Amino acid sequence: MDSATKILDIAERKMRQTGYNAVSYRDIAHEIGIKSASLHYHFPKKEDLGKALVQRYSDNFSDALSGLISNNNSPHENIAAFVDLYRHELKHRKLLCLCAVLGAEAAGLPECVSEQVNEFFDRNITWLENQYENMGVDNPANKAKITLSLLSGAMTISAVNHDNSIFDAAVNSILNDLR
Amino acid sequence: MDSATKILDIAERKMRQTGYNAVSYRDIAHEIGIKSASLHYHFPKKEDLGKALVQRYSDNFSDALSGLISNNNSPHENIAAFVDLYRHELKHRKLLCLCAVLGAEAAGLPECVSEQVNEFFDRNITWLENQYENMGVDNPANKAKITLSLLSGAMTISAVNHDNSIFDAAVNSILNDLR
DNA sequence: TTTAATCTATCTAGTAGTAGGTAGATATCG
DNA sequence: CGATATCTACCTACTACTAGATAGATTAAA
Repeated sequence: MDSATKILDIAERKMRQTGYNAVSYRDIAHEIGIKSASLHYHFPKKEDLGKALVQRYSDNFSDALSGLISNNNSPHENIAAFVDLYRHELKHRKLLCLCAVLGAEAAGLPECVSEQVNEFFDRNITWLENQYENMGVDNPANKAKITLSLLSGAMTISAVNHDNSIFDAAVNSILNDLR
Repeated sequence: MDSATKILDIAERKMRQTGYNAVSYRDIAHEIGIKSASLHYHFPKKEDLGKALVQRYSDNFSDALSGLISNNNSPHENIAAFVDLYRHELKHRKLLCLCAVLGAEAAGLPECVSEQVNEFFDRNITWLENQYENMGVDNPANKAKITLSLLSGAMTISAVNHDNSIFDAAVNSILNDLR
């Protein structure tokens, strides 16, 4: 695997655990086994790394969402699969959504990073809105905002409190509401 | 106002904007007009400050919740007032919930701080659970977890995206659900 | 094909600045 | 006097970031 990818992988995992400011070039470099100066060859400034990180995360997520749609399943199934994307990361990797973490620090982030976080949420809301619209619920935009907020908030609180029941309650609420 | 209170006030505002790691003793001291070394007289280690901060925040919140109950209003009105506590801070002070922010960084926080964050959420859930129980909804514990998650998540996303409609959607969902 | 030039990715060694934290002197006040 | 609160002055460790060297791979020209 090339270094840029390794750097992004490690930075992503760390930032999803502790946030933007708690992650240093030194820590990342040490984990790879190179010097921190070498990281600057790939990402000159930390905000370059941050931006690339959120961009990759956001694009991967968009691809996954496009993939879901292309299966020609029902909106109901699509939303269930959407929820599963978040659930899998939390349960099997114990990782929060990168943008949920960075979002909490937003006012202290370089602008080029917080912009990307903003866009991530926009994309998610738009995708959800389409699903709800296809289901014929009224005010699909509202519904989309609520679903994403609930998922994101539950993930965070569930992690701090080491209590899966909080996330499960959120997931069940979203899924039950579809019927 | 005594220095300890000034320190806590400034630290709280800053951490609610940018998180734990982005806030430094130096910045706080500079804003007060004293030297950073003097902060260590009041809070020897940063984790002492962090712990005291969350403790005070949590206690103030608990007091507010007890105050709500003592008005002998309906559970419906109590929950509406609960939501208003969050709404007021976001709309008028543009500040997130301290614990929503710190919760996102939890894995990188000193343990004595994350423990306090955990307790804050527990207290909130317990209080909400009591209200829902008094309303006679079934599975009030579940309902409490969902309400808090939704509020917390919506607050965060709404702030990053500079879009009040996200928070409003969450609030309306919580309030409409009470009827 | 050999030679020269360029590119890639790393290194060593360093910068200035900031982090949290400490020791001990000093001022203020009941 | 004694307690409280602040100061000066400092420390060590770490921060992001830079300059310049180097080894190896790739490309282009003679």
